[in-house]
Amino acid sequence: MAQWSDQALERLSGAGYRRGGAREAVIELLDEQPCALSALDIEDQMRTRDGRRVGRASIYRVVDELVTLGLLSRVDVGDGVARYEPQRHGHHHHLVCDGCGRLEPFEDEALERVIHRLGERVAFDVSDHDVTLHGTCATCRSV
Amino acid sequence: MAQWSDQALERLSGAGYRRGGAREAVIELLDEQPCALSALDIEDQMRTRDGRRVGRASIYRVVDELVTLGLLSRVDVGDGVARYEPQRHGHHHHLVCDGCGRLEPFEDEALERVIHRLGERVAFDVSDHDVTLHGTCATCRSV
DNA sequence: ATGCGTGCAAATGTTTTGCATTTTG
DNA sequence: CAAAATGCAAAACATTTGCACGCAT
Repeated sequence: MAQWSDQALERLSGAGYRRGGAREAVIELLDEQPCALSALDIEDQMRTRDGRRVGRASIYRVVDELVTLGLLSRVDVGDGVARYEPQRHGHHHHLVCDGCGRLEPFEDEALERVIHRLGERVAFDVSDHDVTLHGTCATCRSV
Repeated sequence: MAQWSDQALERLSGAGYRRGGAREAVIELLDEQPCALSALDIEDQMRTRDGRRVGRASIYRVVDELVTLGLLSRVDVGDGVARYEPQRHGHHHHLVCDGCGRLEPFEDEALERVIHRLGERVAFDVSDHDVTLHGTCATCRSV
């Protein structure tokens, strides 16, 4: 199966970028995630899990490049922290628990269809979209 | 016509809040806006338009109270700045131009229906939602 | 008179930038 | 070798907090 990371690295080199340690490490880590990660999450996981230290600035620079190239999508759920996740083909959206901050992905065909149709009716060239559902998760509700 | 600002002030006093200058000024300003404003936008408009100086902290405190009471909705379009707009009956969503940052509201019945149905199927108690369409506006496209 | 609301200044936390150093092609 | 990538520290942001003072009730 064609991994997102391979695709991303290929596209980067095609776009004239060189291959650097930090860049590869960030891409590899992102490819293995089930849901969006913040820059600080990325830094932590690298240090904790892989024992790799990557400068924070490099992380921000890498995610920025990837977002610009459309390989990564930036997710903002309203808590003041930007999160990033690979832009794969079937993408998902997010459920956010306003109690504990938990993030959970979901997908919905009908939603995508409606948004796609909508994008054709407006005056903008729509290239991407985000949907965030806010609420209370089962755990927080029962407290 | 029942203005949102009257409703908001009434609800605040009902909830035991007192009436203060900053609070009223923020509410009044928000009621007149066509689309979402950031805390700094609010501060600027007050100084520029009304010649009124309001402490930045007060602005943040007021919008926070209003969001908690459900009178204001917080909109986050992914540029690291929180924006706020009155929660009126029929709410809208946002089109963001990634070129110039312009924000434009839109509404769509079908979208609301799909999201409502979706909210009933998930494990969270969904209380609110945001939809953001990213793209390029007509002006930026032609450059 | 009591204590909530306000403004200021300082603290916090995230993201960006400048610059010297290392690495890549 | 030249240019790009990296790491560090400092800067730039938005937002929050602590505190003294004034105003609403």
